[in-house]
Amino acid sequence: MLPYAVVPELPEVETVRRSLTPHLVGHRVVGIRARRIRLREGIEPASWRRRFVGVRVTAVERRGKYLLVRSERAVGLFHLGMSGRLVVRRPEEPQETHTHLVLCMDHGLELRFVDPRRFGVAVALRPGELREHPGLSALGPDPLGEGAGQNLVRAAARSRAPIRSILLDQGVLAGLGNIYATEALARAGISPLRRGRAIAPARLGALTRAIREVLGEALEAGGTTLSDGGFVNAIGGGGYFAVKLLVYGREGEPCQTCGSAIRRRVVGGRSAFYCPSCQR
DNA sequence: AAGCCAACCTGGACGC
DNA sequence: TGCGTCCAGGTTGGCT
Repeated sequence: MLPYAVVPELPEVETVRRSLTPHLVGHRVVGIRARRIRLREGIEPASWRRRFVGVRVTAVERRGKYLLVRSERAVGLFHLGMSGRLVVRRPEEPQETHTHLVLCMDHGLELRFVDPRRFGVAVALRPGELREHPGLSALGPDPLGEGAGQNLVRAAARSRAPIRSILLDQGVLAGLGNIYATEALARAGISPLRRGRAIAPARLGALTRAIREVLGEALEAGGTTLSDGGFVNAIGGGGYFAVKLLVYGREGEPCQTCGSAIRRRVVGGRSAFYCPSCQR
């Protein structure tokens, strides 16, 4: 059961950010096409038009799995959910189904937000509204940045929850999803079922390093897919398929270290995969 | 009060 | 071939 669709986690979102930057920063939005649709946070066509037509994009930023398209007057806040994609296309290219929002840029290309499963977010805010946004304001530190290890140790020390659930808590570390959390635990030799409080700080240090390692590898792989110029798919050939998955989706297969059969358990409503002998 | 779980939604995989 | 059923994921809100 390998992932049949790439669900965007930190490396994928960061790859999208990098790929969009040259197409957006310094350019003006000249038009909006949008349909009113219920996503996790619904798209309001009028608000996108009012806030974004005519503005010049100054930056594309990432916070956890959120993307921010910034200008002086307005901020477009995106979350790709499970199936969301942001792609840059020529106007004559056919629009795929489930395209909910299109930003027409002054250079003639279009930024299209596509999200079949509609777990995503695409809202036009005033810059001042950002700090009130519940999803954004609750985010913990970036796993690749300062304070990640410290925050993980602190959160784990006071939690009886399984470590996999702690890793998926965006308030502890912002940007991990099930696949990279699962793989980082495998690399660190920690069972996803182990309670946070029952893990020694030194092992949490190893876990922090494993998280950085797996995210770094995925990021590097995603980055290489950007160098081909041309028009950018939100998520190219990189992502999960470029990172060697030790356990995710490998129930019943032999562990590459010890040969034991990989197990799958549902933890917090999500599949956790692990080697019962290498991960304790 | 922390932790668990259902709900949201669609398309792909699988079984009959 | 075609239909039905199940399942994946991120996040929130409700329940205990």
